[in-house]
Amino acid sequence: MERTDDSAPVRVAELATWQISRLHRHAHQLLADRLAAAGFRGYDYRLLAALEEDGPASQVALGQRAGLDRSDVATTVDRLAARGLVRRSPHPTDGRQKIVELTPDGATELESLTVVVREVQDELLAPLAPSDRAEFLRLVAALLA
Amino acid sequence: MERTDDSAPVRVAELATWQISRLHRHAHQLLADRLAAAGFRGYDYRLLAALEEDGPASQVALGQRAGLDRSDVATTVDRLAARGLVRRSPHPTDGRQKIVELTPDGATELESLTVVVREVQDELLAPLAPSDRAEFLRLVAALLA
DNA sequence: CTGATTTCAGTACGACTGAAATTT
DNA sequence: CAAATTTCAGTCTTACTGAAATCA
Repeated sequence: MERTDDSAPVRVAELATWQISRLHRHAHQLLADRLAAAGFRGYDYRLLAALEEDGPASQVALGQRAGLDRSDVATTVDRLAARGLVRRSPHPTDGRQKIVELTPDGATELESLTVVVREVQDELLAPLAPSDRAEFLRLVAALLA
Repeated sequence: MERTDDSAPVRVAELATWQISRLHRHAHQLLADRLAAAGFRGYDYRLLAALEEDGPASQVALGQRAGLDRSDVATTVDRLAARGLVRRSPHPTDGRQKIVELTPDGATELESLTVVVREVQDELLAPLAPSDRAEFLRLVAALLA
């Protein structure tokens, strides 16, 4: 019987999927808690950031950029528009589309959220030496490629 | 103004929290899809594996081992007991506790699930060279420490 | 009475689906 | 007609909370 290196019993707690899951929960909670303290949820930040980075867009395009489902874009835009942070206007020529754009208030709000998000990144990666941080991000990117 | 290396605008898509989130979804889907094909969900596998690894336990202890909330242990044990994969019996002396243990059927089922889970691990880490896999797991563990 | 254990009902967020309405 | 866009209502898993019931 051929046995490879990993023939030893694999405990659930040591599985890569499980470790990644724990890391995700850790990272997600750091971020979600800080966003919630500012009155936002994850979808809100993602959408606002996508709008700032790539400018106004239709809701379909926005969803692709922010990683949100078409359906969740609608409700997230609703929520943010009610707070005056984004504006939803009809597309000038295509009556099907609605173009979403950041308002000045939204841009201001996003600025302070960005500070928070960067702090979370630093806090998350703090246990690693600077060289290890880059290495970690490289490996994660490789796994996702 | 002092500027560190990361003074460049940080795109959401490049944030560590976001990359980790994507990696988690990738890993989670690989696992969840395979488990679902076998008729199980994540909670089921975690609970079964915890029972095999550390033996029978009260539901509180089991929850700590499997990373499940007290409340979710109850419903998960219900689900597995209905399929005859675990047995719930009263603690011999402490009337508050219920001891959960793996049945022979449960052990058999877990064996085939374990094969699936190992395949998922391999598939997940496949993009990395063997030395990089160990490095990756080391870095993840460091982040969680 | 206090504390531990289990259980139930309900909430929350993120992610997703199907179908309808509108317009191209 | 088909295809694209938005919107609505609903589902699903994971994770969690509060309160009741039982028992030590």
